[in-house]
Amino acid sequence: MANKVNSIDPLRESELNAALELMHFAYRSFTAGPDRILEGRGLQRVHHRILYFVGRHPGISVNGLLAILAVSKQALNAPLRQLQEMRLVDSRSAAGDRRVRELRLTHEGAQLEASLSGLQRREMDKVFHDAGEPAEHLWRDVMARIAGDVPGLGNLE
Amino acid sequence: MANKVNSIDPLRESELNAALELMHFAYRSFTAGPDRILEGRGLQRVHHRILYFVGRHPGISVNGLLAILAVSKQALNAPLRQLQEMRLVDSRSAAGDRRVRELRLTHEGAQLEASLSGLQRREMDKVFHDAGEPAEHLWRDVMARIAGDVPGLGNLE
DNA sequence: CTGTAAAAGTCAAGTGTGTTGACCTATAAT
DNA sequence: ATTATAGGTCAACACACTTGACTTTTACAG
Repeated sequence: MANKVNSIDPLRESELNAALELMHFAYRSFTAGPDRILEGRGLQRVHHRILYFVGRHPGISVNGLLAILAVSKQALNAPLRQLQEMRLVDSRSAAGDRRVRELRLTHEGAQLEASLSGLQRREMDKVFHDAGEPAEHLWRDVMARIAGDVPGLGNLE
Repeated sequence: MANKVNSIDPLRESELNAALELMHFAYRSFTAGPDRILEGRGLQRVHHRILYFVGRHPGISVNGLLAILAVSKQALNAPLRQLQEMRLVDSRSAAGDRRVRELRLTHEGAQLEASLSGLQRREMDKVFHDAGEPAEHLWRDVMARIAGDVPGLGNLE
């Protein structure tokens, strides 16, 4: 009487389990490259996330960044300050409202960001090239469905 | 003279950036469900990973689990002990070599594992159903290429 | 002008998840 | 008997987070 609702085809379950594992291992492999570069600079994963989103949204406010990253203000504070001290991120008051800081990558920050995300872009480019154009398109579709509605993610297609 | 090697088509770069973000947000959304269930039991992400891999590989040794999870023995120790104390994981000496422990889920452990991974399987099942059969197949292909060679991942197709 | 609210920054304490190093027991293999 | 392997545990530490409390600066509405 235990299994009544969960009567899923065991073959289908194996296929879905493979999908769960792919999610886990692909993500792990995906972040391994940048992590090695960051380590050499004494930086961590947070710093890459900050650099990436500031790079993609120049002039973003601290609150805007907070919303995308979905972390607390205090969690962002220390690493963001560190990036500013290292002259990788620039912060200045907005013209219209001087309470909000507009965040931008410095030239050096943009270079580091390019080397971090560049690794990932080249890897994805190679994978998509090897897998073929339909694979790229459908992969994106599936991933967008998994991600669901995310604030800060440009709702593609 | 700075940009010489990295002369990538900016349009292509945007597409690849979208892929990087999808990786980030899809993974986040993917783990959010189980995390809520775990929280109710006072457990965390590690515990799900352990339950999952022990469930998929009944009788696995501690070293085998260590290799799949790619963490230190000490990092595994505490949460694994906790799962044993909660009677979710069973550990007994192997017949052939009494040094190695064979890990298995208890009935209750299997139930919890099913509720955690079941959430993810149902989500993936729905996404694949909505995206279509070719999407599922090609998604798997792309993810396997990203993951690369992983010890413990059944080299599918 | 004044009170309230919003944006940002900071300190403190606590938690979870990982690391290395050191050390122990039990068992197996030579 | 010695050495290697599988496992378990303690201590110290690092990092990424959390919540709570508080401050400063600026904007805005009465």
